[in-house]
Amino acid sequence: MNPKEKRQYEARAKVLKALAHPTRLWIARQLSDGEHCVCEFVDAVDVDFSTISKHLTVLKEAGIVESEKRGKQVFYRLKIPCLLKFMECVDAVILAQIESQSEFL
Amino acid sequence: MNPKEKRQYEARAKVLKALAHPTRLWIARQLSDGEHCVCEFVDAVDVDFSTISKHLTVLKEAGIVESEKRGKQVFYRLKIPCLLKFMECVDAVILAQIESQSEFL
DNA sequence: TTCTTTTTTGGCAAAATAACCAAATGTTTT
DNA sequence: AAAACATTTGGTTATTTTGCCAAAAAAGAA
Repeated sequence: MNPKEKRQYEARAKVLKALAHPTRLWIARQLSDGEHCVCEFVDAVDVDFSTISKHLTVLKEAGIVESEKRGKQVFYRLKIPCLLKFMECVDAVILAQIESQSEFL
Repeated sequence: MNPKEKRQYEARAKVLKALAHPTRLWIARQLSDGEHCVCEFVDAVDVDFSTISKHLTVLKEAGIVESEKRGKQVFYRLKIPCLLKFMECVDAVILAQIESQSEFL
């Protein structure tokens, strides 16, 4: 792994890390149906609003979402159209894992 | 987020977490070209062999790779055919991020 | 202006992760 | 059987991540 390759994989890992959290992945999934304001996530998930805000910052810094303030609310939008396909791959891993485990029955 | 949904997103996050590390992602990418033995990774990456081994364990427990011992060597194979597509999505995020940054020039 | 609402920021403690070294395991070679 | 090789496991330490609380910011309403 040469230095350029290394930087490349570090950048990729950063994006994946941003999505590698249950709450953040859920948020991203919600956004794939269209924009939402922060308050909607706070209502739906049982964590402190400051925690939601920090998760959104992580997603934003990774380039996964973008935000826009309108009035007192902040709305977030997904920047990546490939998220659903992306998640299908993740689900395929989980399904394969379950299947290979049940082979032992 | 109900309990079932929560477990689902936790499972997905676990898979993503496994891939969200430069070295592990690189290993997975190498395996998409076919199986490799641990020693090949040890030679190519500048970290302790025990570190490589632990990374491989993480990938295995997440259901991303499988291993087979032949002689004194252990060979790893990718269990997911969608990895390359998956990485294309990650690269699209990075590219979009770079583009939106250069808008400010 | 003051109060209220919505979101972000700063600080802190607990938990998880990563990398190293040393030791153990399993396999082939001598 | 002993030595050599390839990999995993255990233990330790440093770093990162997570989530809460309190406080700050920004906007609108009273």
